[in-house]
Amino acid sequence: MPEVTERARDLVGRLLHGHGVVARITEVEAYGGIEDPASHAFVRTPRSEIMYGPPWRLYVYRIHGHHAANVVTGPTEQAAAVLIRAGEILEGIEVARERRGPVADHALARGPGNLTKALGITSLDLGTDLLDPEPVFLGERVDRPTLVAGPRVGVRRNADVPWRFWAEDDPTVSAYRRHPRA
DNA sequence: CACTGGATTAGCT
DNA sequence: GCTAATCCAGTGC
Repeated sequence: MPEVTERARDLVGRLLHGHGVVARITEVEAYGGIEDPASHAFVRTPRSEIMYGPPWRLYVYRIHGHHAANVVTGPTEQAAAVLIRAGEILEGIEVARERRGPVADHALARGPGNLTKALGITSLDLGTDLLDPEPVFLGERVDRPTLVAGPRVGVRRNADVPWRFWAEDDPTVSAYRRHPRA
């Protein structure tokens, strides 16, 4: 297993701060950069350039009108990253509710697009150093849940690689959907 | 410049 | 389970 899967597993149970809201990360996916056809960094382009740089920086991309947040994990030139797919809101829940509109609390940050919306993360946060106390940064570990692994959601290539990791029986984890053409 | 295809989501059957 | 909305990065000409 590549190092990025270890980084991914380590992120579950840690805090992610986003513009006044704090979430406990409950679901992530590992992307293996230059070795992983499912990764945006499989091809080096202006968009994926950030992932070739130093670790612990934020990679934000837009998809279907939503934002998705990733932690660049390194090593440099490997272009590995971890997609943050879901979390449980622990602080700033009123702000999160306002950003998300009428949904159940356990669904406020369920799914990558919903999580960035609840945490106010946009392309403006691209490149943020996640170890500094900026508007977006990684906090401490608050628990060590039992982890479950499975295939990544919605990817067409490498669709069977089990690099999605989530906290067992956690209601904030998103549903699995296989790519229609995988 | 035109075309393709998503690391998605909500809403409907 | 299925589909539309949606919009931009990447690609090729």
